[in-house]
Amino acid sequence: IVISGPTAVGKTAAAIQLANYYKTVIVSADSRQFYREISIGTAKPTEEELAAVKHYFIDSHSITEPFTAGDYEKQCLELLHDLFKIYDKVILVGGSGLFIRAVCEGFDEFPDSKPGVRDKLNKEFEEHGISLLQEKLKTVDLQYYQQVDLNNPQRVIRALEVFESMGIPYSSYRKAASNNRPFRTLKIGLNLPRDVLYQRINHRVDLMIQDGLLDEVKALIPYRHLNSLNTVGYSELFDYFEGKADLDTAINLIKQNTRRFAKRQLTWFRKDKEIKWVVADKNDLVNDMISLTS
RNA sequence: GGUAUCAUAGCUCAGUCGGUAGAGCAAAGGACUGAAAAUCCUUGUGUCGCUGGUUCGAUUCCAGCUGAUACCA
Repeated sequence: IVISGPTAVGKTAAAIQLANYYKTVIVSADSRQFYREISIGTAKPTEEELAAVKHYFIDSHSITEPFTAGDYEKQCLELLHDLFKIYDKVILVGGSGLFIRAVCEGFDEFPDSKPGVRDKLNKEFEEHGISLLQEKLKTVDLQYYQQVDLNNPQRVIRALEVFESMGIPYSSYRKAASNNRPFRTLKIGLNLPRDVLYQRINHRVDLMIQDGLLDEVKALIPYRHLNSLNTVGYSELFDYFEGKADLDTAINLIKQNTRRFAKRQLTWFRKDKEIKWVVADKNDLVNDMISLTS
């Protein structure tokens, strides 16, 4: 059972209710909550919630170890393999469309890229801009060149990274093959009217500040360059601690960036026609979810 | 109370020598196969304060009103 939806919609609580009903466990499909060093800003389940239902992929990794969506796919499938020996149903909750896709449909097989290649490409990008990389991609992988968003450095760099690691074009790995999974998935999407959702986001950011987000971020300043900390709620406060913005501005920016994030999540999930949508603040939400999943 | 300036998009403002208007930000929509809470693309939403006057035509010129700001009393 997959539970998805935008941030702050109430996925955590809903998942716990459903897990209790089915006497099963929860696997997180969140791209940040598995980092043990960041908790307040990622709105992890509380200690009580974690005690009530066994959660996986919470606090399971460190911000200092690289961990990609592909790694997540592999580790999560292994975990599910074991869990399905014990449980009939398992609940996968998260706001990351890519991570949920990684588990439900999977990625094509890509080779591990050579260390250092991406750093080299990032440096080239900084020094020469995107056009050089675009030209490189054109000569090396015309097919993907015609498909990609050429203005998006991350996409272009990834394709070049794969090519330069293996000498084989990125596009030749992209089969969009449907991977067979040894389980069936039922997808539930939680949603709320936009203005209600935005109010909840704003309110939750205030609560995070009350709960000590500032201290959490302050302690992470030495690690601020890590990709895992390029995260809403952290970047803005790093800027505050560096004196680039005052606290009020930083907090308002966190709210704004969180709202934009929620919007992007909705764009992703709306495309997935398997998702059955449920209004997240109904009293009998559990019953709705049960009737959709039993 | 008097004088001056201002009033245009959700916000900050530009502009029209009279032919019903456009930037930034905000917002909305979208893309996305190992950075994904990342990254990238697209889109102007308007009684031009109100009421009259001049004019073929007024957001633009004129008058009055309302409001804001500054200065003088």
